[in-house]
Amino acid sequence: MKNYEIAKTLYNIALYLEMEDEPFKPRAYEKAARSVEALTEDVSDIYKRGGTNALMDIPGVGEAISAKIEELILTGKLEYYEKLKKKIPVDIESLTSIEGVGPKRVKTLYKKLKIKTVEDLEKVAKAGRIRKLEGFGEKSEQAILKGIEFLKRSKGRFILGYVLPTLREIEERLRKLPEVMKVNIAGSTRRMKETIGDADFIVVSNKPQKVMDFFTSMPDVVHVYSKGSTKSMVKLNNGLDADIRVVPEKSYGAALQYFTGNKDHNIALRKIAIDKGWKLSEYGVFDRHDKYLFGKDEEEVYEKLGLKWMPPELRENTGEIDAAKKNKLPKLIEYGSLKGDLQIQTKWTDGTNSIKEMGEEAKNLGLEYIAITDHTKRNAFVGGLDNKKIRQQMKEIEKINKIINGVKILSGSEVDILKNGELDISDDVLEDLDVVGASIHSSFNLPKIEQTNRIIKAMENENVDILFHPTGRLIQEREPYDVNMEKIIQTAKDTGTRLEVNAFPNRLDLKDEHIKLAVKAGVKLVINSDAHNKNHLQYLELGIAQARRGWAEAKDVVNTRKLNDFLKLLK
DNA sequence: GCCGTTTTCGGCCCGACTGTTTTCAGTCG
Repeated sequence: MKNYEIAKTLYNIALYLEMEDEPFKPRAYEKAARSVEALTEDVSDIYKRGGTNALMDIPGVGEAISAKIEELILTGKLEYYEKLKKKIPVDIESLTSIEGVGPKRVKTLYKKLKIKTVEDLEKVAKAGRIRKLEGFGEKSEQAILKGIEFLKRSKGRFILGYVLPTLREIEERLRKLPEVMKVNIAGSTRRMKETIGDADFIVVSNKPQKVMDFFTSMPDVVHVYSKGSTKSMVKLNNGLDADIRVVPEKSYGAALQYFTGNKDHNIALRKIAIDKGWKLSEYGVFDRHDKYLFGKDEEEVYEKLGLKWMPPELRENTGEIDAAKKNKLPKLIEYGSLKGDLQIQTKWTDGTNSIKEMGEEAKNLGLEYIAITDHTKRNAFVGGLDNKKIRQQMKEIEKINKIINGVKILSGSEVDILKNGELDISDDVLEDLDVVGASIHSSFNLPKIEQTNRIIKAMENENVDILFHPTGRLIQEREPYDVNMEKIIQTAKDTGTRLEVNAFPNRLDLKDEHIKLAVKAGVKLVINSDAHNKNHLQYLELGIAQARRGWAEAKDVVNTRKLNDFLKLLK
């Protein structure tokens, strides 16, 4: 049993307990689920190594939950969970993923209207039967329908950061096959788009059939749609569809180019080929007599067409072809070039690791500095820090800096922007912090002008260094706040406030197109992981990817600077 | 059901917002 399956079960138990109005327990199960989800080691390996005692070392897992995990690992089932499900047999996970629908409403909907699935709910809502329920009304009914629509729209696409590790693992497995000479992930994965629809692997091999056999019989494959001599399509156990193509070596570059896309970029490229009297396909570039000209290397394909090769992140047909023609492509910020991470949560609020643990992990990853930015008091839900606690934490950080080498820990805060644009921490405290990020956690639905002015007011506070997750969007979960981004960017320019590129897989906020606007305006960016766990620090890569998709260069991103240069910048 | 810089038992889970209601339940962060 995989970690995410165990975590899912624990999350669902929390939802069921919430339904029953159980106090405290839901939080406990949620916390355990989060910990399990964040582990890099397989829970079943931990169990094999040290039994339930070892399981109890997982934060938030005690006697009762460790026994439940044990049962899950040993039997693949959990009696306790089955009993809960029997009582209210609904697709609780899908139903509660509809915005505005929580466990209590799921219970009411089941009891009154026998609703078990999202489909049931949609039917009943469309028939106008929700509004008649006690506690619901016309607006709730509309909100539910809107929520279902949103859910459907995002269906079928996967958040890149969550599936990338699996895809890379498959790529590595293919690379290790003796029959495989070359392999690359193509498609939107290669372009590092925030969500992907499916995965494409491009392979060069002299024994394609063997590669097909291997690919279609991998343990992660749950369904084989088709299996041919050079092309196969499967469904993976994470729900993602994956295709593989074996191409001749002389077509590898052209195939990689073709399958990387995007579509519009490819069309533009083919037009260029046609203008030269050629034809571009996934097999190469051909002359008017269908004679193969070239196509072995991707770089060659671009250059023979009169274009500089460009990183896949740029290939969206949004000006990159013109820039490549004129040799004016941006020198994109490089992967691995960040020296610091300026948004990190710890055990002091909703993170799961200590300040020191986060520091050590950052050092392992080659970072020179991090800022600890726990939540502030308005976010009481996560135990947000008040003025006094922040001062305490500053002292603690000072102490840790004395015993930790090779990485500098800065004191910071993710200070909450109140509804009126004021901050929930006093200026004299903010002044003493190294790094202050401000962000919104409430009143997401203010009218555009009000929301924009609220954020602008916070940015105008001279202690605020960074605007954290500027639009508040959660990919596939929540729309961004209604803000005037041009005004926010202008204010960033005027006040010298940096805009964050939050690298968390389902945030990526700012997103690529806004990054492009900000870069153009000369606004400085910061790429942060928003880590709530030491394993999250690796998400920085996704933030860099998003910045690259927004044409950002190293000079646009302040945390590419070495510690001393960065500190000077803050003063 | 978990956990211990204040504790091995008793805290933890507060506050805003929305939509439904005339005082509150459900959801969300």
